[in-house]
Amino acid sequence: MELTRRDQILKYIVEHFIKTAAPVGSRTLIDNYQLPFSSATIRNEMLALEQAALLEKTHTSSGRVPSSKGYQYYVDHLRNKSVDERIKQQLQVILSQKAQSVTDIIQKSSEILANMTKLASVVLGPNANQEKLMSIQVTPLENNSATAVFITDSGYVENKTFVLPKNIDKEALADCMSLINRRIKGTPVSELSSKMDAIKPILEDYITEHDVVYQAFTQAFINFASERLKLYGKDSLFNQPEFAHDGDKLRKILTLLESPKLLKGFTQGKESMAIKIGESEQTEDLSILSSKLKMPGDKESRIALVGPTRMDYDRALSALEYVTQMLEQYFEKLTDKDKKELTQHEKK
Amino acid sequence: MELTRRDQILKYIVEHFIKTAAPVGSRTLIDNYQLPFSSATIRNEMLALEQAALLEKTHTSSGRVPSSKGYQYYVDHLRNKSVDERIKQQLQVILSQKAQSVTDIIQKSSEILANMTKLASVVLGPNANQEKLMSIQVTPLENNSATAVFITDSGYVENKTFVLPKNIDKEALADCMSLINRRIKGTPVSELSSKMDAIKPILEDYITEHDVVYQAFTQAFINFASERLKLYGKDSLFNQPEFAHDGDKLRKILTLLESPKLLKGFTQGKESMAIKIGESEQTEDLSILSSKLKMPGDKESRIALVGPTRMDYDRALSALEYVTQMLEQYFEKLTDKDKKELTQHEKK
DNA sequence: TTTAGCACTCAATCAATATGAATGCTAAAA
DNA sequence: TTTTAGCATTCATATTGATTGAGTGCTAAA
Repeated sequence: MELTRRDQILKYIVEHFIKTAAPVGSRTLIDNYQLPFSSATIRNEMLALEQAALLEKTHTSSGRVPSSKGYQYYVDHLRNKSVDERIKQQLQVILSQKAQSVTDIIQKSSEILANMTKLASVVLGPNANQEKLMSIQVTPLENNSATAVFITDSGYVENKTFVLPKNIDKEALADCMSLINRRIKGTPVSELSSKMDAIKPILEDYITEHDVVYQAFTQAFINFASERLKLYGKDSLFNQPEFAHDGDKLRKILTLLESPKLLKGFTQGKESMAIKIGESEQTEDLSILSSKLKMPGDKESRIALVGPTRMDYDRALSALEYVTQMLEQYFEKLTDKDKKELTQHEKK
Repeated sequence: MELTRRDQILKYIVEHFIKTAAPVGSRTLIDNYQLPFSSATIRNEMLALEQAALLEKTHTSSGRVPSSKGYQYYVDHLRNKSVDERIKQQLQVILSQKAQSVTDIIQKSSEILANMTKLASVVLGPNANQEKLMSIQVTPLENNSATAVFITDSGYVENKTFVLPKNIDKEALADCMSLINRRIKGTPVSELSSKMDAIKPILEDYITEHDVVYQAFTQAFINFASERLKLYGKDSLFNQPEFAHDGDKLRKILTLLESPKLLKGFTQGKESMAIKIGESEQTEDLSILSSKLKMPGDKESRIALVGPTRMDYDRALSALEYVTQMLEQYFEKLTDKDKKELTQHEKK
């Protein structure tokens, strides 16, 4: 489908601005893209685009800059959809390796995304209510202490070291733990805190100074419930020209990236692809692309790319879409195969 | 002991510069500290100090700024040694809580340090060759995978999730693990990789597709050997005036803080307190104070404070010294008590 | 040894001016 | 009706020169 002249011009402006980070004027456009119109015509179109709030001027006689709405329009209607071959290749390499855990695969993919887009990449683990506790183990250490290790069904590990009550009976401890394990195995992580009521009496039965263990567990469960997110490629943001000279902006974005809660809020969304372009006060000049990712076991996580509003949306979105799509395909095949093996086994 | 006039003047200059971040002139000095000399006298002294390379000028007619050497001299001979009462109090609160693990205590102390000094605080875990492996556990998960959890004697936990070989015999796996456990329990973490030779035949005996497990272990051991360091108060550095407007400097320091290897290098030292003031190219304009910390079980770690060369050395050093000293005292009492209890137990 | 005094330096600030990249608008050409 | 040439206009940016003021170094007198 052919673009209207107006859209074509907007497209050029956005793409040129993304490359140069400098306001784009009518002349520049003609020079760079050999448009078959005069600069005056372009100016007329630009005026119209500005009136439609898709472009902005930094001052009366400056060139135009895309507005948030302009970027949005570009993303929705104008962008190219071409996936960098190198991303395809790199992802292929990752996915062809055998016996990797789901977390490993997601992590490596996220690193590729960060590298190839020069943006920060965020992985939000599955929701706390989607993950179930698989096992609790308490390992006594040498100097009167012990480490409790908690594992979820997706292989996430939380641990807490605490001082053991004096002269504790290690057998009693082990018995107690296997009892607790049987009791709360399979509990969603988000409900663990409330299950402490059920655990307490067991601890009281087996351990004299039970409150130490109780506290350690409570603490671990709180950590469990907090957001699990991983960040990659933070540093590539430093090199974006918009942040290089503006310490304040850099500080803003770093504060955002350091705060799991904020990030979580901005990356959330029901849509399979959520695109936020400089929307709130905290994300001024920032865009967040966040894609849903269906994981094995009916779990869901999100992969997000964070960068300046002036980012290469074409590249970033295409890459993100491609990667999540490929991962979901991979995961589906994985579970299909599992099921088949399972039924084959049953037949025997 | 009385300071010489020259030292006194240097002291004032350093302290004034630390407060204001602006070059200090002879006039300013007189006005702020009611010195019983004329500005000309001060100027003469300043000239001498400059010739001794303790002070610098930013340009011909500017006030003076301490050089690295000047800071060093200040730290060595001139600084006050006063510990902020609030730090004492806060640390007291931490240390009075029962049943906390050593790691928790160090972590919390480090947070206090970062908060009170407005610097970044780094904790380097004990050396890989000081830590010994306590236990390996493999927990099968639901979807054909398993998580291996590795615990050291100081309660550090490493984990690795991998895909289980098909139709693996869980009993065999458990037997195999308990054998491996008996074999390598107590091995220093740094030697684990080389112990893989000893583990391999055991795996081969029990598990058909052993290479998956083998790889997971190897990977975990590599992670084990890498530096374990924790960072606190990164963000307070953003608010330092020297970094606010200079994006480049900010980038530099952040890159340093993101790179464990670099940080490790700069915080190391044989001395119980290592002070590096803007020494290398990578740490230009940065100072690193790093203090040795003896932990229970003959282990050693370091706590370091990182910030701009223009930092409040008095405050930072005093705080760091105080905290490490108190922690070591606390740990000593802890192990003493343990020993006593142990012998009492034996008497019975 | 200290200080008063003075010439000198130089960053920082400000106003005046020039430059040029861009605009909007109008009237003529297509 | 659409496009374009042409022109006045706007405004950030750069340049210049003058002014200010904080600071220095040096010298001669106290």
